[in-house]
Amino acid sequence: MEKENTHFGVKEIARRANVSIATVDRVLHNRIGVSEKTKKKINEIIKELDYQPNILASRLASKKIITLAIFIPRVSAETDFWDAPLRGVKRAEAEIKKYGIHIHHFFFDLNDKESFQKQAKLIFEAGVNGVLMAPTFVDEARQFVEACHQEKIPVIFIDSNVPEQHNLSYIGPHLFQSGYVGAKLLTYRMKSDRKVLVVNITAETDAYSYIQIDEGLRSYFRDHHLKNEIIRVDIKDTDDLSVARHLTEAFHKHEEIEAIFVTNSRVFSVARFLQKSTKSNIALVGYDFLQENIQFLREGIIDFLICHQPEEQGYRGIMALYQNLVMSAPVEKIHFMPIDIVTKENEAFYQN
Amino acid sequence: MEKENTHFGVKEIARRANVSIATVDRVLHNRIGVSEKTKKKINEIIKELDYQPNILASRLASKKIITLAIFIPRVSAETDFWDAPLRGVKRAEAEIKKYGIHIHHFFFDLNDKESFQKQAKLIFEAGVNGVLMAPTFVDEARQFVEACHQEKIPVIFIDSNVPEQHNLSYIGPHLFQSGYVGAKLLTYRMKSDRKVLVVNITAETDAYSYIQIDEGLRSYFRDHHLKNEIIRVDIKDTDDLSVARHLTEAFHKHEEIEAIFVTNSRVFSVARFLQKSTKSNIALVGYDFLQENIQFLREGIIDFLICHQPEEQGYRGIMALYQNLVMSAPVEKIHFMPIDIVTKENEAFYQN
DNA sequence: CTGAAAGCGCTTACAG
DNA sequence: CTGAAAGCGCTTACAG
Repeated sequence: MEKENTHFGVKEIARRANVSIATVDRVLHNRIGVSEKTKKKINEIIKELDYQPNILASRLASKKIITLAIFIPRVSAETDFWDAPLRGVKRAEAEIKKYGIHIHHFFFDLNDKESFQKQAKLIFEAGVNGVLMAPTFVDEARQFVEACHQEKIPVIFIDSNVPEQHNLSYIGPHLFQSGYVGAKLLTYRMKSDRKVLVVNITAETDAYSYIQIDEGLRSYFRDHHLKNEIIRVDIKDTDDLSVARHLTEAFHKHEEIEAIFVTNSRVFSVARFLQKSTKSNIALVGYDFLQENIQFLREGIIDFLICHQPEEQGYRGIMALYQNLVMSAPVEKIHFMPIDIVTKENEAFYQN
Repeated sequence: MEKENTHFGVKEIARRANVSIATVDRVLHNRIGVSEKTKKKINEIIKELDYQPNILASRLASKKIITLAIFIPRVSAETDFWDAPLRGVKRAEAEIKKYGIHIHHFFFDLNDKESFQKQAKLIFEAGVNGVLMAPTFVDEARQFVEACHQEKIPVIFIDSNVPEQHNLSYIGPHLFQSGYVGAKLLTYRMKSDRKVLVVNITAETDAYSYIQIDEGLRSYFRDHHLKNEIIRVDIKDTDDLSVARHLTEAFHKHEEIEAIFVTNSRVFSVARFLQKSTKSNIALVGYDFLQENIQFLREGIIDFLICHQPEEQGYRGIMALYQNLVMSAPVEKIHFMPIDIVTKENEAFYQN
């Protein structure tokens, strides 16, 4: 069987317009040096034929390489959460690098705002064509996106969003709703009147995203007329010792704590504390499919993990930039990831 | 910036082997008409250079079109479950049809074994290059796969598996574990000693897959030393009336039923019954992200839906065939899908 | 402002 | 058993 030839190409357009294919190419890519008249004629024919460019041929012939930047926190000894998006990025890279797409990696330190700004500057100097980033430091991210926007460099956010910016897209969780789901999961093991502890372990002070999670959680309790007292503990020093100290204090003050919700992936740190202090009957819910978390999930110390497919976020982010830059494909401004519920029973088949 | 040229192509291989690129091409595709000696030499160079073919160029130059068959149940008035895999197939098709991949659709009737065999015959006569299918009728599927295997036509199963066949791959749930997860979800709302009703609504008599789900469910109760009596009802006539009749009977016989598990997507049918008979305090868990099921989930009549991303199964199945046929990429024999837990709270963001 | 020609890395008849 | 040449549908210098 042979390929049928229902699709028209540049050659046919050129023939109908009585011009050369070079001129058609110029119009196709909005390059200068074509008279308005020919341009108009060619555009009409393009529309008439519903011309679809052959990306295969285009990428094959093109000598241009497209450079993308991935700009996320460095994997640290404390948490390797950001390894997942990176895996997704690499998976995307493997698929498209033959087609002239290169990806440069830029990492910043979650505990160091300056490292973010330094890397942001480097990205700018590198002259990339698009950026996939985690807007962890909100104000700095805003500035960076604005600068990119001036240069017409598309930027996609993952993991958390900064609304009302000139970013091409956001790919990540609906944080409010994810807190809402977390609250539901918490309640499965709870008696009606005991206290709930919300633990927020992060050096970040803006903490824009944690507020949304917290609000989602509280909304659930309100919507269901649950009267449990909700206590909040903020822990700025993210090491185990500091976490243990804060938790010990909280348990001293509040005897009736029977459920803990950790607002990010550092739930393993709380699990370690619970394991050591042999507090067994406490419901524990947190975020993210990290190796350490899974271990505690298996042991029954963590009850549920909420996950937002970080690997997929990285993969989709790169692919969206690629589609947008190479094929001028439209990209939806917000793409919410599923709110996945991972338990001991289904973790084996979870696809990060 | 220009593409760098680190990758070697057929030209370089030909140069090093002192042959023409046509001969290299012959070796690359295991075509006949090359002396053992040249073949060996070329293969050595291919290995040495770690040659990676440029699929872009390959598909562009090739005149061959590849035809795939999708072979699944027809969407019926009773259930539109199979629309999801079909959407995935169409999404894959949209991505790869420009590259000479065509997909033919073959549907059979879930209540009619003969329709399966008739379509199977048609697929064979159509001379397709690969098949993505649901092996709903186990024995017939076995025969079909064997026949395809003789003709070296790769076959991929989705949704349910038939083990030990000559299929290229299975992409779908681990049914035992999915029943196990279902049991866990059931127990959230249960008092300790009441009865559990397992409802199996299907015209299919082999019911190979339902057995595995059932076993998973019972295992959970055993593993957790739960003494609840588990009653099983099989309903061959899949209409609402028949379902209502069987359930009424079950509730008469067993007063203490407080949880129902439906082994497939027809949980909406049970939900309708519960809604009408105003039995409110019964936990209900079933399968699949159908519009009707979601409605009952929102209303709180269904507590949980277990889902296996049927759309993704269709998409991946086609892409795996494509990778295998076009780039001779290896395909894993079994790919288990995640066991997703969908609730009222997270359904809005679920990606089928 | 426009066109002729070479080339991207393959595949495919065709000729020998 | 092997090779020279055309061509897939584009892009890219280069020349005018």
